[in-house]
This record gives sequence, C-alpha cells and structure tokens, in this order.
Amino acid sequence: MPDKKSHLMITFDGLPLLRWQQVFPHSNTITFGEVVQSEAAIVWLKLNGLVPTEPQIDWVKSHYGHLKFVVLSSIPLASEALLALSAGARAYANVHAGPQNLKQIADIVTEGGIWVGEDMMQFLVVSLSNIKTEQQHKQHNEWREKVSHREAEVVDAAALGASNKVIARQLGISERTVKAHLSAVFGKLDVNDRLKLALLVNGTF
Amino acid sequence: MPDKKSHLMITFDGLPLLRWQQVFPHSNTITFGEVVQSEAAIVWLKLNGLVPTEPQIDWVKSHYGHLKFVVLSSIPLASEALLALSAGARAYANVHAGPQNLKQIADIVTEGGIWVGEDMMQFLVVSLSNIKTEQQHKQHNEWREKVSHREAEVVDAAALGASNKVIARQLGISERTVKAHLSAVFGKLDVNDRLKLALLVNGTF
DNA sequence: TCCTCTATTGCCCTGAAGGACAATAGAGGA
DNA sequence: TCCTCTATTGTCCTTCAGGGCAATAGAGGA
Repeated sequence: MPDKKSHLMITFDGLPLLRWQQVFPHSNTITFGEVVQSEAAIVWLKLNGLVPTEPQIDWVKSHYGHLKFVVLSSIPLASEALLALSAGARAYANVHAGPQNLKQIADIVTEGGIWVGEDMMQFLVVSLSNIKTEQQHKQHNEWREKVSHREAEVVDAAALGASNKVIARQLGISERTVKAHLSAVFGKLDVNDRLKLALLVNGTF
Repeated sequence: MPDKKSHLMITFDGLPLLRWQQVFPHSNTITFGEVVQSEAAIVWLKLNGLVPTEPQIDWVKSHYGHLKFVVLSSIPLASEALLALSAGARAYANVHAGPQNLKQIADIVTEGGIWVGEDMMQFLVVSLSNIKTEQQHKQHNEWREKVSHREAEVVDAAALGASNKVIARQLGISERTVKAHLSAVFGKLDVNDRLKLALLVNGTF
C-alpha cells in the first residue's frame, strides 16, 4: 500500500524541504491555503514565521484535521508547541530535524504516538505554569489603570493588610490622606471597604 | 555493538515482562532497590502501583540517572506522567504496550526524543493546569484542619467580605457569636483581623 | 480664566470591629 | 467526676475605618 505511506507537506512558498523529500519519496508539497483531496498518512505543516502561528494551525486543522498532522517550526517555542499539541498536532519539531528524526516522527505518529523533542518537553512542562501565571497577573492588574499612581501605592499596602496608620508612616503622609485615597479608590473600583479591595486586587474575584 | 542496545528492566518482584523480553533479548531484569553497574541503553522502570510513585522514580533517578530511563505504569495517570517526565524520564507508557510501541519507544528514546502516547499527551496538556490548581487548593486549605466546623463556616463567609451582621443572619446566630468565632480563629491561625484572615484563606500568602 | 484632577490635611461623626470578662450547656475522654 | 473543647450569648469598652464638609496648592487643558 504505497498510498498509505504517502505524505503531504504544506509550505507557504510551495517549495518542498529537500531533506524531507528524500526521506519521504511518496510525497507532495502544496502551498498553504490550497485544499486537495488527500489520503496522506501524515500532513506536515511548515510554519511561516512571519505570520501568527495560531491561524495557520487552525487552518490546517479545519481542512486536514481528519488526517494526522505535524507542525514544523524554524524557531521552536514552548507556547507554540502548546498551541500545536492542544490543537491536535501529533508532533512539533524543528524544521531542521535530521533524516532519522523525520523518519521516527513519521513512525511514531503513524503508530499513534506523539513526538516532542527532549528539550522541548522539559521546556514545555516548566513553561506551562508560567504561561498561566502570566495570564493571571495580567488579568488582575486592570484596576491599576483606573487609579492614580499615588492611590496605587496606598492600595498596594492596604491590600496586604496594612492599617491606615502604618501606610501613613510608610508614605510619609497623614492618616487622613490615606483615608482620602482609599475612599477615592473605593469609588473608582466599586468596592465598599478595604477587604473587598484586597480581594479584587489579589485576584480572588 | 550488542551491548549498546542492551536494556535493563527494574521491577519489584524481579520478574521480567515477557513481551518486553522478547522485544529486547539483550536485556536483564533486576529487583527494585538492587544496584548494578550497567551500560544499558535504556533503563525501564515498571512502577509498583501499591506504593507512592515519586519515591520510586526518585530512586531510579538517583541510581541510574546517568542513563536514559523510561517509566511504565499499569494505570497511566497524567499526574504520574508529569512526575516522571519532570524527573527526566524519556518516556511514560502503559505496561501493556505492544511490541511495536516498545520498539519505537526504544528507538525514539535512544535517538534523544521523548515518547508519550497520543491520549496521554492530550490528557497531559489539559491536566497540567488542573494539577497546579489542585495543589494550590490543597495547600491553601490547611487552615481548615485547625478550626472547628462552625468556625470554618464563619471564616468562609468573612473571607469573602461579609460583615458580622450578614454572617449572623446567614447562620442564624448573634453577631456576638460571630465575633467570638472569629476571635477564636484569629488565635488559632495567628492573624489579627479579618483582612489578614482573608488573605490567608484565599491563598495570597 | 475656569475647570478638572491629583495630593494633601483637619475637624467631626457614626458604625463596625475586636476583645475583656463572664456565663450556660453539651459532648467526649481520662 | 473533672477537664477540655465547642457553641452560644450578653455587657461594656476602645480603636479603627469610612466618610461628610471644607480647604489649599499645583498641573494641565479647553
């Protein structure tokens, strides 16, 4: 069954990877955006590093998602790997992978496994939490754009549990000023007291 | 170079996996805890499901970490996969993997890749954040073991910003009782006021 | 020039929070 | 039986928080 072992490569310029073509003689290369009927064992997407990754992967998934697909990148990134793997890619590898790796990728993917390079896997595991942490950090900092710089200084301290008296001493102002800033902030952020403020600022809600 | 392709299997009863032995004739099987000089291409650890996973993996890593090692599990779990992969395992697979998979695992690992089954990878990607969330949840629930059931009810409400008056109404008790519970909790958890309590309970510290 | 916003501060008031001191009742264990 | 812990409640007091009303000063923009 030669057809069963054919491969389809999708690149932006329609030019095949020579090394890849040597490894997979029963193969075709088409241009990104082109839709062909194919029973390829594996569809390989060579990412175009000049445009966003996600739309590329989504496109391949929507048009060739019934087949197993693999993503090749010139500049391997953990976030990109996560995108690809989450979208159902069976492998994420470097465009410059050698013939042996290419062959093994094909074998393992054909058999139902998933291929990720050793370094990338370690990087991936470590990076996953970082990605989530960054998102949380960003999400819970929106309040800061609604208050003045000085107000934010007061808020930062109050949200950690400091009393007006302590905050006043730290910032070299009077307690009355601390209260004034907090009252102003309550209005801007739509909370009634410092505890609610702390919950908002610390991301509990 | 037959030695270069030898394999070492570690099991708790010292009995080899027959299927594995057929795939890797140049192989030895030893008992967990046994330390031998070995130049095996790959060390395979068959996990004992009756004892904690992490110590098993840590032990193999400390005694055979200079070699590539692979973890086989009777009951594949995402959290277990993460443990293994984070510890440096080059593959995490089902004990009942077929000959073809075993051979491919060996090939890909020998060549420097990492093997994870398709289902496990998807499961892994989805589960990674969940695992971290569970850990945070567990870590920040230790206070609950230090207070009584009734006290915890009051704490849950107060930590969300409810006033004593509201809590009293919700629980059908007097404000004085709310205060009493909170005061008791402050002492047990070593905080001075409800805001500090909220920060503790909600995991800000 | 006028307005808005920010930063600062005082006087004064009210209400909530936190707690000392005290008490009752019930359950469980030594 | 005694002790500890939990649950509940009251009186009373102090402190802190939140804010009304008012004011000054400076910066920036229309």
